[in-house]
Amino acid sequence: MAQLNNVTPLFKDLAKVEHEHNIACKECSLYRLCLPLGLHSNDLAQLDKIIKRSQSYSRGQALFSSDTPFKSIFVVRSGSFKTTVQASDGREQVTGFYFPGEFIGMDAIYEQAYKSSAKALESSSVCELPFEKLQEFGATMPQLQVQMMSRLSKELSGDKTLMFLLGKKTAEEKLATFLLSLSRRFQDRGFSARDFQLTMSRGDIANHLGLAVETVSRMFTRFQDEGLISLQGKAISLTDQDKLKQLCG
Amino acid sequence: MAQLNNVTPLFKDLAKVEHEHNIACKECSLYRLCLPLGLHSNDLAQLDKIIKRSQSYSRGQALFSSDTPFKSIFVVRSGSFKTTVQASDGREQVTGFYFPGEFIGMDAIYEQAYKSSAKALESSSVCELPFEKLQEFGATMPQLQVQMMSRLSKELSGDKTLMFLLGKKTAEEKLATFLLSLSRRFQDRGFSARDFQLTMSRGDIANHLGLAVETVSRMFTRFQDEGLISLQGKAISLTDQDKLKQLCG
DNA sequence: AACGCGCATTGACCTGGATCAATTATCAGT
DNA sequence: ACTGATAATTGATCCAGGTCAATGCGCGTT
Repeated sequence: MAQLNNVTPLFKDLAKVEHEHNIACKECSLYRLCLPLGLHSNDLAQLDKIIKRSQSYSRGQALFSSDTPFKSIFVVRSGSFKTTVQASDGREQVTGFYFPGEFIGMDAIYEQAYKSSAKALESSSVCELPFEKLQEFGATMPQLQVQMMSRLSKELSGDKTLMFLLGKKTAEEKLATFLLSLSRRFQDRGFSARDFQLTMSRGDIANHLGLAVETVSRMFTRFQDEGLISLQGKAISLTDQDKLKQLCG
Repeated sequence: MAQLNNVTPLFKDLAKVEHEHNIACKECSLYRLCLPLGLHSNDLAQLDKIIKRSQSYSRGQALFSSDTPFKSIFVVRSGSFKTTVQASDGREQVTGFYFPGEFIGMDAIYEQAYKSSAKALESSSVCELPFEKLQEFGATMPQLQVQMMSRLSKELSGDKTLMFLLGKKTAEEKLATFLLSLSRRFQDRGFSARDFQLTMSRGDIANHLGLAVETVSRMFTRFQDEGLISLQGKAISLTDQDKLKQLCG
């Protein structure tokens, strides 16, 4: 696991990465964040063969929805996605945002059916992992199973944190927490923790945090007035991360 | 998997089950709901050996908390538990209630540390599964890994549903949904879907649903006035399940 | 450059559920 | 059976954040 200490810039050239659809796992800039971490190189080569590296999805396009038959889980390769669950009356909840190296669709394993849907927030691409094959491989690659469980557990843990946020935090705390969560994830991917793009709409943010769009908008202007952030359109800059951290509770 | 079709009463004698701490998995009344489902009998025998069948926990006693070193995941054997996450300022969120056959502690796998804590709601007992051993066994029992992933995924899926509840539902919808969720789980365990005990306090319910105790109390009295439920203390009876279902949204 | 459209902001007002406060049950321990 | 502590109910009031409405902005299209 020496790679973990060997932190290098992940995206020397984002545009280049976006077009290298058929790059092998071991050459992939996301390797450090991704499923194959810890696999032996011959196992990795096998895994490589079953991964379908998809063409890109454009803004708003669905990766899957609740009526898509379950076959695969996905890893974001470039861009970003949102997942939602919806009730029969049309209400929907944005359950998460997903960035490169993050997994989508793991909640479908149990029922062997997607009960949520996933949409691209911008021009994005994914690696598709056929679940049945993944299961087969698991029998001979215990390390792969460990990685999968670890991923599942990580998401579970994140969901508990979100439940706390939804159930107990104020609008101010929710938004501060959200911004710092994005920041941390961008940083993990070799981007700036301070300046980044909000690829999702205000509406998506509000929905995800259990707030109204207007509240998010007002809170953004307040954070700006107080010098915590600077915002133009979708570009945000966290100008006072320490104070933001204090607001999280 | 013929067992799935062979539904028999699970708890002929609850008191008896509670005291049979060392009953083997294949004799256990929870077998149908539990991890070993689908394992070959010699694998099962092996698994049996590593399971620690604990003495019982009394009301309020902690199964683990965030400072307990992570070693095991747990399956409820009898009774019930709640799990909570808490912030440094003392606020806490009840993230779930757990009944016989349900797993506790899976969100700790990723960080190899419990970030939540679990407390018994009544006199209860668990089966303790040492995680390291479970990993070892996984290498030779792919079916066990499948079961584990399936469990993790199930909880993930439930969490998404809860996020919707917390983010989008009204107090009325929250409570109706909660009661029916309990009802369904009791039914799965061979108990009445109509009459059961609320082993958790009103405070726990309120906290879990992102409400104030007073709101839960008022809603309970309203549901009673409208003839949807009948409540005395912790004993509840869902007298109009259909109408409750309509209230869920 | 003018148009159209969805997204975002801002203001005014309203309300579901929180908070505060006061009883009243429940129940565990002696 | 008594008793103190804790949990639950009920009522009165308040407010964070939702809803409604109007306007403004950015951006892709022709």
